Amino acid sequence: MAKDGKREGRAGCGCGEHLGDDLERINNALSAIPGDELIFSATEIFSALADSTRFRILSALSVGELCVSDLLCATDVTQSAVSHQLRFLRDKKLVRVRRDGQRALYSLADNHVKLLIDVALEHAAE
Amino acid sequence: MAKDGKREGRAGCGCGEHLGDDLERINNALSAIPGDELIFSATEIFSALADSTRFRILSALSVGELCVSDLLCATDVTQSAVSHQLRFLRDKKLVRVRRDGQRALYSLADNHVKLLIDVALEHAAE
DNA sequence: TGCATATATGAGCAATCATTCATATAAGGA
DNA sequence: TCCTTATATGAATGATTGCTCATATATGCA
Repeated sequence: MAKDGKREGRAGCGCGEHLGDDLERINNALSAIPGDELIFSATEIFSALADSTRFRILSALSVGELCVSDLLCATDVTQSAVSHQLRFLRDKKLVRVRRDGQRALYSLADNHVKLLIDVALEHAAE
Repeated sequence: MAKDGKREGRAGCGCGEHLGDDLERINNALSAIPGDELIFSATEIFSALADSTRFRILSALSVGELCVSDLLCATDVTQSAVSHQLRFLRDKKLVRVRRDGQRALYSLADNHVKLLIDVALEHAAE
């Protein structure tokens, strides 16, 4: 089976023995599943938002540019932990940094992040 | 410091010694951070979407109701793994099940999931 | 009842992760 | 140059996680 890209319906997978119009339903569902690279990117951004410390950081940054000390106030962990998470977010290109004297000023690099946060909060509010 | 609910700006946190209008900026950022329960719910749904197996399952279900064997085709792991992940998603109330003979038919329990997937894919497409 | 298909679950394990501690680098002011 | 504030990083660690294997339950059919 091709490890990259889309799968090709029943022909390509080793699943059970249901027949007939199951094939159509399955192919229909499979066509809704993105390719591996897209899945990787999507799950990556969800991972970034799946931790409460990073979620706080990204929520705070959704208002505007902040320095590390500011973000420290937004979390309940050490400065070291905040810096580690900021590096994580930087590596994933979700935040940007610029230097201003002693301060490192962080901001969101992607407007989708704020949108995702809003949708999730709507869900959380039931 | 209050462990639950919102923090109260500089007064409540042990961060550094910046002064003046930093206070306003910080309080502004803090007010954008949801309370702990909301953060928990939000990061929970992001966790669900942060794994490629679960992402495939949820993407496939976004088209319509599917049985476990169908979902097995949508992933590249064993039936056991799919069942475990479905239990995970059931516990988090993101999918529903109903029995139909031997089959267990799963469907999305929340329309926000599809929306989140779409936004993430838009992001992934740069 | 016996057998096949479909799904669920428990145990165990390797891998990943978020954190802290200690320390390093960077920049400004005396 | 020395000191202070601000930020970054490496190592170590406890906790979580996603998987497989083996097995259990459930439903339908002969």
